[in-house]
Amino acid sequence: MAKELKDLTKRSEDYSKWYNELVVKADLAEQADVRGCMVIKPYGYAIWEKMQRVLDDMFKETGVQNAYFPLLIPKSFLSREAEHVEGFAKECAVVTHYRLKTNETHDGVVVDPAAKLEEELIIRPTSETIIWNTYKNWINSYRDLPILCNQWCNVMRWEMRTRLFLRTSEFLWQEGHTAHATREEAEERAKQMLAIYAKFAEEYMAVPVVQGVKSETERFAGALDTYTIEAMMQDGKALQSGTSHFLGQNFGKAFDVQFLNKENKPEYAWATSWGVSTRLMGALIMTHSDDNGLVLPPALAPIQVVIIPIGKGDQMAMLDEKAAAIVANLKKMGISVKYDNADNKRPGFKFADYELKGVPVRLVLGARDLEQGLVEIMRRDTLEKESVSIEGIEEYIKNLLDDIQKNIYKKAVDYRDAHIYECEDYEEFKEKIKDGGFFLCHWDGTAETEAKIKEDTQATIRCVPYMFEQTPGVDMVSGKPAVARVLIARAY
RNA sequence: CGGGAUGUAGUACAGUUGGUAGUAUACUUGGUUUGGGACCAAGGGGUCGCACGUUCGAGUCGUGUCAUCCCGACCA
Repeated sequence: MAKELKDLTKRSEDYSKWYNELVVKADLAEQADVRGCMVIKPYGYAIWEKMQRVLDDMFKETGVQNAYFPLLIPKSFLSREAEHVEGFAKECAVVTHYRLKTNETHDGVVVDPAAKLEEELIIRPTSETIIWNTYKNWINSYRDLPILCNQWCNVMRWEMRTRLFLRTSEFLWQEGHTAHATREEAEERAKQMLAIYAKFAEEYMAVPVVQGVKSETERFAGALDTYTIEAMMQDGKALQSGTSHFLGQNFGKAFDVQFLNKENKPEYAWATSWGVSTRLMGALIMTHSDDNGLVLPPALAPIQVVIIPIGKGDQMAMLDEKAAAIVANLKKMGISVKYDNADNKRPGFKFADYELKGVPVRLVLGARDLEQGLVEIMRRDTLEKESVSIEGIEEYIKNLLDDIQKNIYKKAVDYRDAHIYECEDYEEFKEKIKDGGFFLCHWDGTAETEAKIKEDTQATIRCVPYMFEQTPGVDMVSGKPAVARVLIARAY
């Protein structure tokens, strides 16, 4: 299978095909029969579950609670906030009827025209509207605030073009929605959640990100400010991996959510929303994978260590026994381990298969090596093999897992930093961006400049980054003065 | 919505001037194997996207239709 994968690994030629093949071959997900939707397979879902668990804990540490709101949103809710409806109207799935009936020839079903809904329902593309409609009932006084809710759910956006994990019609995500008594508190929360996303991306996914603020045209529909983390994929393109929005009082006003403040004066509630989706898995795959398949960071790998025995029939019982001891010890240390002694697959197949699945560490228990008290250990990130003593192997593995986590992060940082350029000249920019990368350029802040760059190069302003020292300069397109540099890249 | 292409086995694809449907892989069974994706043998699986037409005869030709993919547009 991975032989076919290797044929596709001229990544610069067709990175997206390589990516799609990898996702399918590594048994993560597949295209569903329903157009644009995906099936997440058990192995892929295990990664998502682990991400969920970690993120959920991080949210809860900041006081966020989980809740759940309806899938279906009355159409009228969506039109309350003008910009919001404009942003999402084109990609909404609409429920118009509530019943089917058998057709005249009795060999199928048709929509029952008598069951037309008076008001159509929208399958949520995001839940701001229905949640703020609910918050109206929850909020009367400044004492009711803040409300810090998160929900894990699916959403539906009828995208024109889809790609597994990166942009599917239906996807899984978490969406946090908070309500605050003051502007400052809400802005603070929006930034705080972005920082959590960045921490998660870097410490767990080992994906370095650039944090920043979106330009007005790229901003979330209905937001005053959209904060974003942008990651660089191995082909130099940017992937927006998480966003946090400061929504001002837009939704408070649209849904009439007023409270009495300490001065006994009515005031509209301040809002934030923030989310990350299964797209993070796309980021994970596209950041680390190599020509042998996935490379998963130990912190998120469903299987951290795989043990494969090799021996003749009569040696297997002894190998099973040796392995059982190691498995027990590793489990005690909180390391997830799989012992694969299936005899219907040859070792070579297993090696290739677990590499394809990105298992960070592989241990080979060979009867031959074992006579000398040795085992072969391979790390997935570098594919380096080593023979080490079976004594203390558990501690060795633990350290190796930490090392792999650090190493793949460093590798990703190095790659990204080597592909960030400062650029002052538009002609040079147009030429260089063909090869991908992040470009830090001065921007005059106008939508015209932004549009011209997009038209000429397909690249967009990803964000105004926080993390770089900013100095004023001259916009390379218009020649007008510019306050700061922005991050420009082609994006997924 | 504009431009281009493709619909044939689970998947990926051949199929010549029209003559009863093929290859690879996957699957099943048996045997030999097992330190880097095994080999041999046998077997199962198809209303050739759908409809109509031309023809003695259509996977192949014609018309229509549906679906999918790619490039644009669109897209957090």
